[in-house]
Amino acid sequence: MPRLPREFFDRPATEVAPDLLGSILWHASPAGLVAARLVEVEAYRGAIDPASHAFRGRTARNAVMFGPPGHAYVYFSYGMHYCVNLVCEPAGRGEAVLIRAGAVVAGAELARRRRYGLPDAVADPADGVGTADRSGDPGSRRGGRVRSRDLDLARGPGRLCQALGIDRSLDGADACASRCPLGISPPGAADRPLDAAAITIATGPRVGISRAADRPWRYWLAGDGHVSVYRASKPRVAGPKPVAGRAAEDGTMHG
DNA sequence: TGCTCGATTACCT
DNA sequence: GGTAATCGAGCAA
Repeated sequence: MPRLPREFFDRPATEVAPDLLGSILWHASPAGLVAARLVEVEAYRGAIDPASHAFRGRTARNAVMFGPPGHAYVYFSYGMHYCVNLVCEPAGRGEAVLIRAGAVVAGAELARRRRYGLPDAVADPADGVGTADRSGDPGSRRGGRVRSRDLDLARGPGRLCQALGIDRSLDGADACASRCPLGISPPGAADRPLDAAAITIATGPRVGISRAADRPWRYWLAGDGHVSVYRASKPRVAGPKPVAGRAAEDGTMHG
């Protein structure tokens, strides 16, 4: 698989982000390969972006963000999820693009096992492989919506990392290095060729942040069902609730 | 040393 | 449409 060159990432995150849409992020783990075509990303711009993890300077957690471009910055969120970024700009800038959602284009079965723990994930390899998968009901929880569950495989940053098997052990992985198990390839490398003229890139405010929420640094493929749902930052409810004057609650938009 | 809250998700009403 | 789950980074004291 060809990889995007390091120079691709040696630009402002706001330039890299839209160009990443349609490219293929993949992880070749011992368990197998899972690849996703990126449909939604967000740019975070380091020292000039209050919403960025790098805004307050370099720490042990975000050190990778201040390293060379093309490396993966993986962080642990809400005590249970991982999110993956790709570092942009030359070392020292702290810019990165958060990968928010993708469409699984290879290794879907492994991705399903990671996300939903299908029966064949725990079945003894000794007995027939495949039968459990075939007979198992992937959508049993709510009455069998298999199609929507496949749409959910990598919809959202935490889900995408789970589907691809990305965790902190990949923090700092060099996606541009030929032997790295984590890689990113240009559009059409694994999927069908992408007609650049046929895609429409939409932009809007980033999801779930409270600071710099006005900057339209979220990019997604318009109309793609694999894009996550927009949610504004949860307003802080501290003590007595405000008596009057509700803040504007615009920003309701859906991908 | 303790506390708050988050670049989230799944499940409930 | 609301909220529990869950933990560590960052900040206050």
